[in-house]
Amino acid sequence: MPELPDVDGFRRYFARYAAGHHVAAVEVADRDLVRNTDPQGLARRLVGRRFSTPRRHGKWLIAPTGGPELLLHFGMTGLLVYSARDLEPHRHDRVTLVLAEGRLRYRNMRRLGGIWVAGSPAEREAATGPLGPDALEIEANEFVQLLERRRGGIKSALMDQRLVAGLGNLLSDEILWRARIHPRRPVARLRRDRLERIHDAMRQVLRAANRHRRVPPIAGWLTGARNAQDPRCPRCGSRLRRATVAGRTAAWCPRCQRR
DNA sequence: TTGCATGTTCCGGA
DNA sequence: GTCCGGAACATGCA
Repeated sequence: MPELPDVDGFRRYFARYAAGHHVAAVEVADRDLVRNTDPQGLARRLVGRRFSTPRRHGKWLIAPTGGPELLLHFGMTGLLVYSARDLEPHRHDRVTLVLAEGRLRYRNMRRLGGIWVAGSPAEREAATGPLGPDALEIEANEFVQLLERRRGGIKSALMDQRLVAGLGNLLSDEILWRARIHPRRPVARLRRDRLERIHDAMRQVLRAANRHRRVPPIAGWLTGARNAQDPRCPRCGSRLRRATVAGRTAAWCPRCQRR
């Protein structure tokens, strides 16, 4: 699931159910998903703490407590599930935050991603690795400046979390489709006005996707067309192309997005 | 059984 | 130093 809009949904979900609440206990069903400490260490650092307002940077959810921060990454299949009562856990519930009023579960089928605790910005950066500015926050000028130094293809640049944080495979394709730029287009051959157009498309796509808490697979979106039996461009009706670009399956319209 | 899936990381090579 | 592709990680589904 998770790209930026999904994680932003989790941020709001966390804010609703966990912010302002004290941690009574932490239950770890899969200790491998607690990445930089063990279950005892996680409990020792969190129990008794109270979560304040969470924030998001790229695909990371950061939950401060006044003491250490809890860092969550959702990989490709992670999500949060709250329940007021102690229901039977789902088989993919890896870590449960037991709050005084209910339980917030970190569920993750494929076990990519995980949970970290950080007591300082240095510890946080050790977990997240270098991250560029958040894709929803970055202004056009800075976006253009970052890309102007970049070689290689545009799709690979958009997906690089060190450059801009938050974009994954579906979002990158959606943005490039909306901006009418071929995913393999070398960044060096994109003029400033084209980069600005990509930035604009990025903002529009992210704002709309955030309202859906996902990249919506609906009419008028590439994501709503790319997995059809006979995938067609929602704008011009051309047959969509599929190929591996920057290590992932890209979808684009050969008519709207010329090389 | 095989290929593919919205994540990141690491390695080798250009 | 940059960038890319491929493999690895892990699990389930078509």
